[in-house]
Amino acid sequence: MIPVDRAALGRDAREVAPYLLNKVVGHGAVTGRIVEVEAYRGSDDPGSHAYRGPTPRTQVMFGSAGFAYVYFTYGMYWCMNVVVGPEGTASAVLIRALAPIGGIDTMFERRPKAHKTKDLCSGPAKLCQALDVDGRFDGHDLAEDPLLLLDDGTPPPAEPSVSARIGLSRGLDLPWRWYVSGDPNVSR
DNA sequence: GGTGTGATCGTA
DNA sequence: ACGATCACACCA
Repeated sequence: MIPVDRAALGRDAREVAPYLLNKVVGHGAVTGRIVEVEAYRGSDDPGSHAYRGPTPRTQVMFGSAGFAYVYFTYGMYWCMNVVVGPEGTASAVLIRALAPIGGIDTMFERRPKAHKTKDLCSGPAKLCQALDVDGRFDGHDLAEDPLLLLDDGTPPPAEPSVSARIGLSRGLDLPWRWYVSGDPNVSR
């Protein structure tokens, strides 16, 4: 298990997003495999938080690839992105679902409303609860403990499923969501 | 199985 | 005012 190659993360978000399928996210011993992602770009993507230029909230998106952009939404939830692309393009990949691997008992403690394993990480805010990811990791280098983006040698799926992104009011025409076909942990 | 709605508050 | 969401109620 090694950190995901930083140079690979520096490519366009539409390449990096499907590349991140089957990579591993870990917070300490609590880990899961990425099974669903969405690509976001900056100035040309009306669905992106960065569309209208940098703000205090989005400043880490305008920084280097390989860092976490963690944002607060709907007054109660956190969601986690990997900053990708050439520096300054404000691109990111939203991690939308994980297949739980390690620390599943801890995930159930953090998500008491989950009844089955597939309820633990089948959504961007759910997986942040399960992994105890919140605003303290905004701007965190994902090659450093305790929150890591790892490559265990599993390749991305040869033919991931593709769809429009979820939960947006703008940018709905862009097919920038990728997921592992048939995985029970994929959201909704 | 599917659809509709309330919660809750930082951001712009 | 609205949101890169979730959980639960309700209907089928």
